[in-house]
Amino acid sequence: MSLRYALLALLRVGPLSGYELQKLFSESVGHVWHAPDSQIYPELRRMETAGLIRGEEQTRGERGRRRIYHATEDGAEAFFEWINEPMEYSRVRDPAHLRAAYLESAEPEAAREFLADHARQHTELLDRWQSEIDRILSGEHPMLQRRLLAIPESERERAIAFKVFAYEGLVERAKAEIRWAKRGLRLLGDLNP
Amino acid sequence: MSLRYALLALLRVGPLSGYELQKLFSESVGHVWHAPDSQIYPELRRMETAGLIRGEEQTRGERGRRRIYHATEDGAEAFFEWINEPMEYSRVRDPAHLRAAYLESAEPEAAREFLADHARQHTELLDRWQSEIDRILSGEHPMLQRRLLAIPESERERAIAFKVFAYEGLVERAKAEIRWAKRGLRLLGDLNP
DNA sequence: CTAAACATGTAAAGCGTTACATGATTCG
DNA sequence: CGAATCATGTAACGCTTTACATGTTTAG
Repeated sequence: MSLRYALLALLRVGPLSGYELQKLFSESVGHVWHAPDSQIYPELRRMETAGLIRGEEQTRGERGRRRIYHATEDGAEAFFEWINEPMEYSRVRDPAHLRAAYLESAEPEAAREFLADHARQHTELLDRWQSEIDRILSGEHPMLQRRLLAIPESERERAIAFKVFAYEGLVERAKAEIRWAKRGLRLLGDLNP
Repeated sequence: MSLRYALLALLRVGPLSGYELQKLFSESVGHVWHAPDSQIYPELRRMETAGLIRGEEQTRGERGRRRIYHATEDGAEAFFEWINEPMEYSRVRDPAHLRAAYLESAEPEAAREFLADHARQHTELLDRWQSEIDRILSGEHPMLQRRLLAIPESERERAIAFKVFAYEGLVERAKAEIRWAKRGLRLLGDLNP
């Protein structure tokens, strides 16, 4: 259900075609909630059926067509309901730490690979999120820029502060994962001399 | 697919009935990978069909029955393949941080609730994981005790060190989430005087 | 003219969630 | 004899992944 609200979050700022939405998605909310286009297009159709958005068919050239979506009143309302309602936390289900719990049974080389890979993965994520923060602070973030134009100037600083705060949480978590994986590599070295 | 290997991890230590498995599951691997019994029983059947485990029907009293499962050679092999193979990391999909990214649009009271709840959730997880570490170190952990009896003494210290290490990663992550949520609460206070 | 970008989907399979469903045995 | 524990599932629904599928337009 989160995809729906992630899409509404973009659409509330202004109308977009499915394609534009999908592009903007992957370089904004997509850093927090991945979705491939094969999931976005059908979801847009379902949202339209549900009355949250409305799409208008446009022609492009001779035979080309595209659908421009905008959020309806119901859609805006649904977004605010979602953002204000208490979160439902799902149960723990963590593949990496499940593996880690049985690392003693792995071959040392495989264990080393696992931990090095874990550090690598989270370093990549860290870089992505860190550069999002940089783009937000430098005013280069395309989606945020559009959003800021839609709200009164007095609220802009607040909006920026919250965005940065959200990404900082991810950055801190990634750092914790990297520290942990590196400590694991040292542990491995100590236990397999 | 992880559930399958979590179950094999328990079964490789010795035979267990579905019920025993489910109980031990919830107080060991279940801290890292949640699964309800309605998922465990059918999965055991599928694993049996796949030849990874074998079940023997027992009677209990007059009409009672239960099925005792043990891992087959194929099952043990599948477990080792899994633990030694490179992890596939799934794409980011983080409901809490998605919400956080749009917290500026929430009512201040709802934002405060969200962050307080986030801290609460992760404090609960932290306590669970921390007490798992305590149980591992004090030798009270039932599943680990069984496992330790199945391996040579020389490897026991190593097995304990890895188990603790796995849970420490979760503990550190939970601490990072709590710090973040609390910083968010301070931020909220500053922005909504 | 050809590659890149624009544009939009369908289908099948797997995994997980939630709710429902039922009964036996043992302990106090 | 009643409650707790033992014991095992089914059914329906929804989300995600992956693979497949197809065509148009524009810029160089």
